[in-house]
Amino acid sequence: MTENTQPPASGPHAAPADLPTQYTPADVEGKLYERWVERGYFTADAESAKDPYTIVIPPPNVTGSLHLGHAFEHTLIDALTRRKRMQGYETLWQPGMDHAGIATQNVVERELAKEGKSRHDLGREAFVERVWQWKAESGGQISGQMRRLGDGVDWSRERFTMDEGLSRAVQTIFKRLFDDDLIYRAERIINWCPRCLTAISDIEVEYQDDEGELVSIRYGEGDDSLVVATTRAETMLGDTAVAVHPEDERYAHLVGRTVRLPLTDREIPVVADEHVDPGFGTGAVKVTPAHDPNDFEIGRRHGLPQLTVMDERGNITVHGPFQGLDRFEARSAVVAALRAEGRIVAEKRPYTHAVGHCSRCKTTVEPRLSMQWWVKVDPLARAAGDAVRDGRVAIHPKEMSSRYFEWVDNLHDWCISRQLWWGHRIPVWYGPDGEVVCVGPDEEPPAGEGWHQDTDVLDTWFSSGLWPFSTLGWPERTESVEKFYPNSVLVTGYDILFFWVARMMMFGLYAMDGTPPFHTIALHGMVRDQFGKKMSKSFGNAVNPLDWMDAYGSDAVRFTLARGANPGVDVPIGEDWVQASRNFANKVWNATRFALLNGATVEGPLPSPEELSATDRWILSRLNSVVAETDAYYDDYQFAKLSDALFHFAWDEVFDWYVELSKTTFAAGGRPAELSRRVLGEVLDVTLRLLHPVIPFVTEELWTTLTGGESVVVADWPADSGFRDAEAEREIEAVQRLVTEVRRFRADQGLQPGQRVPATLDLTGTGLAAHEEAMRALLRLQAAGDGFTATATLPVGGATVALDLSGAIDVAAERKRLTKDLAAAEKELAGTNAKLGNEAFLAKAPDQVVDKIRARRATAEEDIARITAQLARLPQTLAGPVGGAS
RNA sequence: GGGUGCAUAGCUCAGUGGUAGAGCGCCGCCCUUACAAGGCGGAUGUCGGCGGUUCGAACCCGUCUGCACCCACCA
Repeated sequence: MTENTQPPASGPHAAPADLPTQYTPADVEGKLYERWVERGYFTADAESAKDPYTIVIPPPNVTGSLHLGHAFEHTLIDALTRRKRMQGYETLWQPGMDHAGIATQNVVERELAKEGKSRHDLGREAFVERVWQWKAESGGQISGQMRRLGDGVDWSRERFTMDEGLSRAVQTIFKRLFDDDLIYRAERIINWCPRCLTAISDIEVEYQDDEGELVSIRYGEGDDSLVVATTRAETMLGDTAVAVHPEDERYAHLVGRTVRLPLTDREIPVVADEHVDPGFGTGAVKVTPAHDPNDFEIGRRHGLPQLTVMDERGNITVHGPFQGLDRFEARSAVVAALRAEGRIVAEKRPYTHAVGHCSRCKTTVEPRLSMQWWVKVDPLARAAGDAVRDGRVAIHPKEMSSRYFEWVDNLHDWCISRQLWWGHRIPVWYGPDGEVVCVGPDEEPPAGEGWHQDTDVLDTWFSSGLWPFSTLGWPERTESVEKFYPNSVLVTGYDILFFWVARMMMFGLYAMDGTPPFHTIALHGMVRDQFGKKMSKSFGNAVNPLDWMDAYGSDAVRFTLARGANPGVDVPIGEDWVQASRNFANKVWNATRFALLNGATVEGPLPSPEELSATDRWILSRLNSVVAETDAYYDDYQFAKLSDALFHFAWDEVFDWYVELSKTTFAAGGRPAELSRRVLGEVLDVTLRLLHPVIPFVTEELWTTLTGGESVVVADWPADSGFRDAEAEREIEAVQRLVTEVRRFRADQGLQPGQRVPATLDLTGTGLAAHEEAMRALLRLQAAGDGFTATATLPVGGATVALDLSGAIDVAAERKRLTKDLAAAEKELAGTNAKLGNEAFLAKAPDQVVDKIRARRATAEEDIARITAQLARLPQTLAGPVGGAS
C-alpha cells in the first residue's frame, strides 16, 4: 500500500504505486517548465510550414512586478496558445516589456531622491544609464513570475520597447508620419503635470470630483461692470478678455469696449463668442487663453494675447504681490485681495467639480500653453474605426465595441512629445537658421555648428502602438513579420482599450498597408477581490500571485482565474476559490492515480462500441460531447464556461460516476475489465489533454506518466470522434437516478453510509440488469431480506425497480418524506394539467415544449401512483429501526 | 452633462421565452481499500419595485429605485 510518505513520482512510466496520495505542485512545476523551455516547445519558427498563431504580450511596465491582473491575462493567453500549439499551429506567444517612460522615470527619480539627488544632478546621459541599470535589476522579476505561472512564451524573442530594433521601428514610423504631414509641431494648450514637468495626453488625465470654491468676481466699474465666475481665481491674472454670448442683450452695450481687470492696471476687451452659454452663471466668462483650453480657442478666434502667468511648476510669474506663489497659494491670495477690493460678489463653497489629475502622480493637471509634437489622428482613427465597422477586426465581447467607437470617432490630435529623459528621443533636428529636419533610421543627422536634436521624448504609447510588428523585426521585412503578422488575437483588459488597443489599430493599419494588427480583440475584465472590490495596494486587498502559487500551486491560481473569466466582465477572486481549484488539481491527480493502480492504458486501438459495456459507451459518448463543447467555448473566448464544463465533466462524471461504476468491472476482471482499462485510459488521456491549456503542470506530470508520451505540450489536441450513444447515456442516467434515489432513502433512514443493508434488487424489465453488481456495490446492499419494499420508478422501459430494505425503516420519517413528495407530485400534476388544458398554449407552443409538458405530467402521474402505493404499504411494515435511525 | 453595464441562494457569479443553476459557505452522516485537499445526502431564492407584451417572462418592452464603470473644455 502506498503511504503519504512516499516520494513523488518523476518521469514517464513511474510505477503507479509511487504516486503519492497528494499532489505537491512545488515538486513538479519548476522542473517541468525548464524542461519545456529546453526542448524548445515554445520557440516559434518563422520558416515552419504550419499555419501561424500569434499573440503578443501586453507588455508590462519594466518597473513593476506582476500582479494578479497579469496572472489573469497570462492565463488566458497561455491557454489559447497552448491549445493552438496542440492543434498544430506554429504558435508564437511573444514576450516583452514596456519602457513605460513617465512611470519608469518617476520610479528611478524616487530612487535618486533617496540618495538626495535629482536627475539634473546626474545629467541626461547618466540618468538614462541609471534607468537601464534599474531595468537590468528589476526586469528579471517579471520573467521569473511568468515562468512560475507557466507562460509558454518564446524567450528567444523577448523584446523591450527601447531595444535597438524597436527604436528603428519608432524612427521609421515617425519619419513616415512626418513626411505624410501626419505629425506636426504646434503651440497649444496641453495637459501639463507640474510635478512630472511634462505634457501628458488627454487619456493620461484622470478626472475626479474635487471640492473647490466658485467665486464670482466683478470686473469693471458701475454700469459698465460685469460679473464672472471661476474656480481658479489665480488665472484671472492672465485674463485677456471677457466673453459674452453675441445675442445676450444684457451685455450688448459692452461688447467691443473694455473693462478694467481687477488687481491689475490692464483694460481687457469684452468679446462676443458663440461658445459662451448665456444661461450659465452670469453669462459672462473670463478668458485666459494661456491657461484654459476653451479660452485658448476663444482667444484664437478673437486674436487675443496669450498671457502666461505661471511657470512650469505652477508658480505665479507675473510681477506683483503674487509672484512666486504656487497656484493654490495664489488662488487664496487672489481671492483675498479681490475681497479687500470689494470685488467678490458671491462665493459658493464647497463647489464640487471634475478636476484633472496626472494619472501617474495624481498631481492636479495645469492646462498650459506649450509647443509640442502632435499626431494628426483623423485619417488614422477613421481607418481604425472602419476596420472594426467592416468586420475585419472583431471586438469580443461585442458590447465593448461602442466604447471603442466612442473614442476613435471623437479623437483629438494626440500630443506625443514628453519633456522627459527616458524614452525614444524625437528624431528631429533643428538648424541654426530655423531648419527642421526629421531624421530617418538610416540617415545621418545634420552635422555642423548650431544643429541640435529635439530634447523631448515620445509618449510611451507611441512605441507600444507598434508592438504587434516591431517585436517581429519590422521595419525589416523579416520572415517573422511575414509569418506572424497580423497577430491572431489581442488579449487585454478593457481599461487600455484607448491607451493601447486603438493606437495599435491606427499604427498597424498605417504601417502595414491597411492590414490590421489582429483579427480579434478579446477584452477581459479586471481582477477584483472576493467581494468584488478593486484590488489596490492602498486598500490592502492586493494579492501577490506568487504567494498563492507558493501555497496552492500555479495550476490552482490559473484555474481559479480562468474559471472566473467571463468575457469583458470583472473577475472576483478569493483565496477560498484558489483552494477549491487546488482541490480540483488534487482530484485529477488522485483519479489518475486510481487509473494507474487499476491498469488503465492507452496502448492499442480503442475497442469498438459493440464490444463495450453501456458504461464505457456512455463515458466515451460524453467525452466526445465535452470535446466539442470545449472547442466551441475556446473559439468564443468563454474561459469561465469551458473551465466549468471541464471541471464538472472530470469531477462529476469521470471521477465520480465512471470511476465508481468501473470498480466493479475491474474487480471482476476478465475481458470486460480489459476493455474498461483501455477506455479509462482513453478518457483520462483526452481529459488531461483538454485540461492542459488551463492547468499545464499537473496535466503534464500525469499525462506523461499515464501515456509514456513525450509531453502533453506537444500532444495532439483532442478531436471529437463523432461517437455518440444516446441509448447508453439514457441507461446510465437511469442508473444514476436509481442510485441517488436509494442513497437518499438510506440517508433519510439514518443508515450509515458504510452499513451493509439486506436488500433485493429486482431489475426485471428495466434493462439495467448489467449494472446490478455495480449498483449493489455503490449502494452497499447485501443479500436479500424481506419486509418493507421501497421502490423507485425508473424511466427505463417504464419498469419498476424494487428494493427490499427490511428492518431498516423509520416509518415516521419515511411517511413524512413520502407525503411531501406526494404533495409535490400532485402540484406538478395540477400544473401540467392546467397547461395542457389551455387551448392557447396548445395552439401556440412548439411541439417540443408540449411534449415536454406531457412527459412531466406522465412522470407526475407515475410518481403519484408509486408514492401512494408505498404509503399504503407503509403501516404494515412496522419493523424497528436498525442502525442510527431514531 | 452624456454613454454603457449591472441588480438571481449567506458570498461571488452563470443562466437571452417553456419545471430556477454553479463554486464557496451552511446542515447531517461517513476515514466505503484513488483522493478527508475526500464521499454521500440535505436546506436555502415573491430572479430589485411597479406596469406591459405573451398561452407562458429571470429572460422582451416601458418605468422607478439602487449600484458600477467609461467619456466630457460649462466658466
